[in-house]
Amino acid sequence: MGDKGGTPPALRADARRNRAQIIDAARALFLRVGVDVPMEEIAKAAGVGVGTLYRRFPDRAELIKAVSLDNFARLVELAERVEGAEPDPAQALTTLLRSALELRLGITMTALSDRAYRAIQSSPEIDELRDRVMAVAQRLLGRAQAAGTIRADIEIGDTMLALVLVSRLVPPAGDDLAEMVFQRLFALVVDGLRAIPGTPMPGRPVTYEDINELRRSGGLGGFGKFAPADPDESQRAR
Amino acid sequence: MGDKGGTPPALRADARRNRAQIIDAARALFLRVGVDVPMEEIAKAAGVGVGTLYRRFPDRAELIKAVSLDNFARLVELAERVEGAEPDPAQALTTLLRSALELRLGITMTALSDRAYRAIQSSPEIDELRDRVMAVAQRLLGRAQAAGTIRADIEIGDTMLALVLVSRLVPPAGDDLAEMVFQRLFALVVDGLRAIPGTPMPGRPVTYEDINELRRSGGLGGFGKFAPADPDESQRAR
Amino acid sequence: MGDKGGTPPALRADARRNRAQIIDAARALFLRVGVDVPMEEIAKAAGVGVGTLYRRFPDRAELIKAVSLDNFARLVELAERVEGAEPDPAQALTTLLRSALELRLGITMTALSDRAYRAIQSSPEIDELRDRVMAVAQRLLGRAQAAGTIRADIEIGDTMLALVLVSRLVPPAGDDLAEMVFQRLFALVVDGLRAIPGTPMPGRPVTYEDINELRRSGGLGGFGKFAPADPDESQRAR
Amino acid sequence: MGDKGGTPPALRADARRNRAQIIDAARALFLRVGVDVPMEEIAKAAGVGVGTLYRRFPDRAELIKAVSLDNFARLVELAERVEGAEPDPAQALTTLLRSALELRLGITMTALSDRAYRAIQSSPEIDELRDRVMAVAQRLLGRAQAAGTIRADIEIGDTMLALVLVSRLVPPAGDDLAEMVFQRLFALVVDGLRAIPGTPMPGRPVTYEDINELRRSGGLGGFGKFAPADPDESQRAR
DNA sequence: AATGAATGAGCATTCATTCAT
DNA sequence: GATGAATGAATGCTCATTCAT
Repeated sequence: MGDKGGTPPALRADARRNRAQIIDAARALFLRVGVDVPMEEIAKAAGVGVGTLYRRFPDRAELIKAVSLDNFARLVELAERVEGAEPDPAQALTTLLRSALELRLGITMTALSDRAYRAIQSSPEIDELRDRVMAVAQRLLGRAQAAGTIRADIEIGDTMLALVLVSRLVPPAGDDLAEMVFQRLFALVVDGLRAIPGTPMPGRPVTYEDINELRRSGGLGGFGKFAPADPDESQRAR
Repeated sequence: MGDKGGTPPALRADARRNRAQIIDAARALFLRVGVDVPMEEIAKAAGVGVGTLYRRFPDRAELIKAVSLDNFARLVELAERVEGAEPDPAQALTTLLRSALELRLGITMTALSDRAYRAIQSSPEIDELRDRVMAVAQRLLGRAQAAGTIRADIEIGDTMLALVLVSRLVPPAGDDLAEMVFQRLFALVVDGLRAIPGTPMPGRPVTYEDINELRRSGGLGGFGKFAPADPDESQRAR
Repeated sequence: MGDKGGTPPALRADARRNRAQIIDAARALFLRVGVDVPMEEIAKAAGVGVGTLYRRFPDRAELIKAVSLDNFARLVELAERVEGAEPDPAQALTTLLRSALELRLGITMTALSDRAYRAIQSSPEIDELRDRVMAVAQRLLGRAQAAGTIRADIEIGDTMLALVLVSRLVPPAGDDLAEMVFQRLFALVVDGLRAIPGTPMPGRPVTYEDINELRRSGGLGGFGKFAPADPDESQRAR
Repeated sequence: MGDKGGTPPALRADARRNRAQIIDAARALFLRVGVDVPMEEIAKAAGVGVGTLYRRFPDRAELIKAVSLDNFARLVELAERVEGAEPDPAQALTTLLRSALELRLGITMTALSDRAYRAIQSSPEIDELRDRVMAVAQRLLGRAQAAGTIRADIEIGDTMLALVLVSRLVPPAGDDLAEMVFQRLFALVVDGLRAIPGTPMPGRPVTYEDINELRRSGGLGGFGKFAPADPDESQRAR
């Protein structure tokens, strides 16, 4: 067989197609219904049987990972394209943030539910892609701060969390009022990022590393509900 | 005694105690685990049997309503107290927002899940309390705008949604890093509200009425997942 | 105290009133809803709390027994009155049967459900009253047969079962069509009893003793559903 | 192959087998225990898990419908066979009635419980089969009346209700006394149908349409308990 | 490899019965 | 003695996951 030993054993054409359809269906349904949407519903939306879904993704966590990976890949592509195209760093950052939201990736579910959070933990591939996106964002932020167009007392962690916040408001396509509301909130938060001089911020700038720390301690996992995690929570994880 | 009518025929002392314990347990678990926590878990946390829980609240929706009502009552109390105590309107508004969050009411779940949203719909008592809170906030906002300390191009709907956003970040007590992050994000959003001159905002100021409209059209219900509402969603409602 | 040692310790006036109200409510609801109607519903209909109901009747079986006893007492009264008043035996029997049905006692639930059946078993008081009703019926039947106005090839057991059958059709007051249908079926069955010469009947006349035998073997218990009792059924009895 | 359309997409062999087993088990248990038997018990009797049962029949009502449909199909087969084979109409009618009972279909639960009644309502397939059975019965009745072997003052509705009555007595196989009792009662009712001249019947002949009317108004639904229908009963329907 | 059937554990809810007030 | 609260077992139904076809 043409299998060159690689981890993913090179899918047959139809299998690859199925895989893609499943991911698309899952992304849409995760977004529309939630990460808890019945597997069968995802399978149906993808036009396959559950069996097929499970053959490709052994359990829900794997599916969530796959969707996330795909999402982050799109973000990487976006980030690098924006950085290359827009010379003004504040403008580039803003565009990056807005475009990231408009991709409707639920950026990228980490913030959305315990379940998604736990599923995504410990995926080096995802970590790698996220790092790449963050690197771009960090560069843009630094340049904008140097240029004096973004407030100096924040770090990329603050920025990113602001983004996660606003991501909750991304409306489904077609609702005009909700769309306007979203755009306004986005603008408002961007104004917060730009505020110079802003109100002196409490604490110290939040770094990417802080975010990872938060993630590790469960401090981010609970956004999907209200708030995170107590120890025995893990039992619920299945 | 103080019973000025009597549809709910005045609970026995122990029953009232249980009722309160259930609401407390539910509030905590809704916050920590989500509105979907198993009823049994709530009962256990309240130290009663499921039967007792169900006697008091015929179904989950009723329990959600009761918790919300209680939450809003606290908010009313807070709002009116703050308004009476702090003469500077911008300061009063900020304090109100921050304190509302620190009450950890999940302000107040409307934004959190379809289920909560649907449960709360059509509760005139809740509507009434919410209106009172909004009235205070609106007054404070207006005065602050008149005083030039809050940007003029927003309305109470914008403010409220900003609050809903940040409410997602309220951390469980005791996590210092998460607490700091939350405080910073709060400050950042407040700076957005204060930004004068801010970036010109798209659309038009979002009123309380707009929010109600959004709510009605399902445009707010879905924040708990990623995004709201397609027609057949309602089937899922039970 | 004034308790003369008798088994029923002489209830206080209000207690006696409660007892009567409960029995009335239970009779009505057993008839309208079924013997499985929630105890709480019975209590409410009787205007008492469940506690009171249970104090008077330790469990559902006792309540069923009490209702049955009351019903049979009414039947005894009826039977003896009719026998005394109507000289023509066939006419008297017919009147007895029809009146028994029109009392809407569900004559008297034995035939109605496993549960009722089991509850009533082994109640000597009920047995005694039933015996008295049967004695009257038997006398009337015998005289009518002697007079040649009821077919000779049946016995009181046949008659009684025919009655049980028709009792299923007793409609709620006020439904004219159902009432007519019931009266016709009753007439039809009476014509069957009168048929002379009828089709030769299979088997032999069914006596009261046969009925008791059937009851004992469970052969009557199942009328409430379709058919009776297999051994392990008893587990369901509670 | 024989699939001339395909809404039910042709079950796999094992699934078809399971489906049949479930229907058989349900028919038996509905008959023996009642339509309220725990679903789990049905599943166990069918040798499958509850899940399987529910996959095939989304809820109890669907299962009841399926059993009824199957039952009526058997009745149609019986009716048409009897009509074709027996030239004497009164004899044919009698045979049809007796055989229908001996099929032990609980003919066919409509008369048995509110729940069954409600489940069956609005099933055009069932209606159609029932109509076919009734058509045969009506023809036979008409011919027998023309031949003077069945009384002239009744209609098919009367006949059918008489049958429903007797159906309550169908005993479980193997109980000789109960079997004899049943046969006698059947004979007695048949004699009632044949009574010429019978006692003048009250009201007017009851047609099939009357029966449907009764059914519609709930006047038949309640036979399973004692008596039907008050308005708020419907709440109990679930 | 795809499919869809089967399984069973999980959770909501009801209600008989017991018990504190 | 009356009341209505508390309990928990029973049952309907859903859905993740496994497995036969």
